[in-house]
Amino acid sequence: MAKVLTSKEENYAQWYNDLVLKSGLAENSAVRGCMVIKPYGYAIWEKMKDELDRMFKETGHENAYFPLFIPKSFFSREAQHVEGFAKECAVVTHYRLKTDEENGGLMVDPDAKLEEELIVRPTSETIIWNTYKNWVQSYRDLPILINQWANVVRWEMRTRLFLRTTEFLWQEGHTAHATSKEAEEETIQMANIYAEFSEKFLGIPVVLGNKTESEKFAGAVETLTIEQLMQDGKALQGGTSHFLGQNFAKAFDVQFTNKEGKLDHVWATSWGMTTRMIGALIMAHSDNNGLVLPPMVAPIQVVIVPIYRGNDQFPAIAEVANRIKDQLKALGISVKFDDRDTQKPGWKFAEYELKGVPVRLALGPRDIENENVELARRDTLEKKVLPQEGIAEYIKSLLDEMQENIYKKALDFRSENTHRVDTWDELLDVLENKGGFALAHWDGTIESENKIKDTKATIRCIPLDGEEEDGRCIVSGKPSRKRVIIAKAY
RNA sequence: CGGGGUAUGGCGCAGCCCGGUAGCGCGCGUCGUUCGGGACGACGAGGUCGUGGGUUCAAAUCCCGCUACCCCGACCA
Repeated sequence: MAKVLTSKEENYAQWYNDLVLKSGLAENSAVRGCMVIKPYGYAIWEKMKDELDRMFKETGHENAYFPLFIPKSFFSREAQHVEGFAKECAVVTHYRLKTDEENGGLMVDPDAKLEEELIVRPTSETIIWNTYKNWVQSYRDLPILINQWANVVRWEMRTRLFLRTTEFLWQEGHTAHATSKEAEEETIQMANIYAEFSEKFLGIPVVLGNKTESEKFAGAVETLTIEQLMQDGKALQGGTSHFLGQNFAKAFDVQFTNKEGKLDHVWATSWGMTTRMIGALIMAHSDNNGLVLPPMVAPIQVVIVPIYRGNDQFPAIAEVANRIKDQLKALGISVKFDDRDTQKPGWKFAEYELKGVPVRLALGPRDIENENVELARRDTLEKKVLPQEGIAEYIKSLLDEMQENIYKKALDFRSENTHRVDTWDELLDVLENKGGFALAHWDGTIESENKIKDTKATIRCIPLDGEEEDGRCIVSGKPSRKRVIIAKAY
């Protein structure tokens, strides 16, 4: 097969980039750091979006939409928050252009300067809490359980398709509660939803845990994260859920009268997941032939490729293909019959492998004669010839099996690449030679954490389900009760 | 913002040192043969060589300026 991708072994970053471009997910645009998400990439996003949206609604959330622009003054209300985002904001200063009489073309009209600059949202806590202020008077107005699907802009120094773009798509949930306990439960519930979504839907195992003080969201009391391991041994933060305490309620003066008739500030959470998950999907499962998509996220689950010479062979093949297609559709499976005569079968095989279509059926004169069909599965690249009879039911259970197999493979990979380390030298050995997650004891101090950061790796999280044990911090030697995950990250 | 690099048909590149007819692969179009793992042949279309200036009889090539993009660091979902 002609080589269109750089291999993972040769250059992982290049492989990733080639794959995104060649499989038609996205490409760079004329705007620095901003990508064009192409139809195939967007179809994957829509699948993710539909599933998450369903999960949110099932847990009582509603969608709403807040403005793209946020007045600059809103940002300075919460001290931690402004510090976290100030360095990466796009700012609107004018509202009009005019013809440039001297140099031709257009210029910003200096007379159209805004009284107060508008920030293109990097996240919406501020505008939302400014709005919630008007919505909440009594405990009877709570909780507010809202999610928004939106684009946000963060002016990052360096960008990479899906993994870090200046503009990206995401959902952000913002909830308001009467009690701390309720808000904390919401924080955990949403983190669990992300974990379940990642594992069951995307087939990517996660470690759910707390961020350290220095890594948590700007303005949060506590940040929960799901950490995923990519095939090159680097970690990726897959989604975060924040307990915001009363920080934003205080900053935006959101108070309510509780059951006891006393005035109190509202308790808050926020949580988000982004188009970055498409990058995670690629880096968790794909191979040197292209994408490997878990069936649940695949826009096309089955493709049927006809093989024939001369137009007289085609009608009989098309008839069988359409019959199988209808049977699959009846079982809720998305299927495409690629009857284009402009591309050859070999070309199509390679193309659908590149696009990660889970199951490929080939139908040729031989199969028509024997009432068979050739089936190839993307995850293992196995091919076999099967009877046409009952093929749809076979594929339905095969798709389930593949979903499970892809997850299992990623889980095994993570197990093989998770190392318990008890000394500083062991940590360095993992970071420099092995990659993956290092499980190590840490004393909980910022000093030790900074020492770890000098290695370019960071504490990814303090796992929620980590077992209690006696240990000593690998930096300071002080006692510790729990291991944390240390890894280099995207 | 510090360090390095690149800019030539749609894409990837060569040509530049040593100035003199702009070339290759892929892709694209037409026709024919093909079609069970990215087919082959013939013919054809497509580039004011990033941009502004300078040197020269002559500049993709030499000199000066500018711009954009890419890679490596600091920042980050």
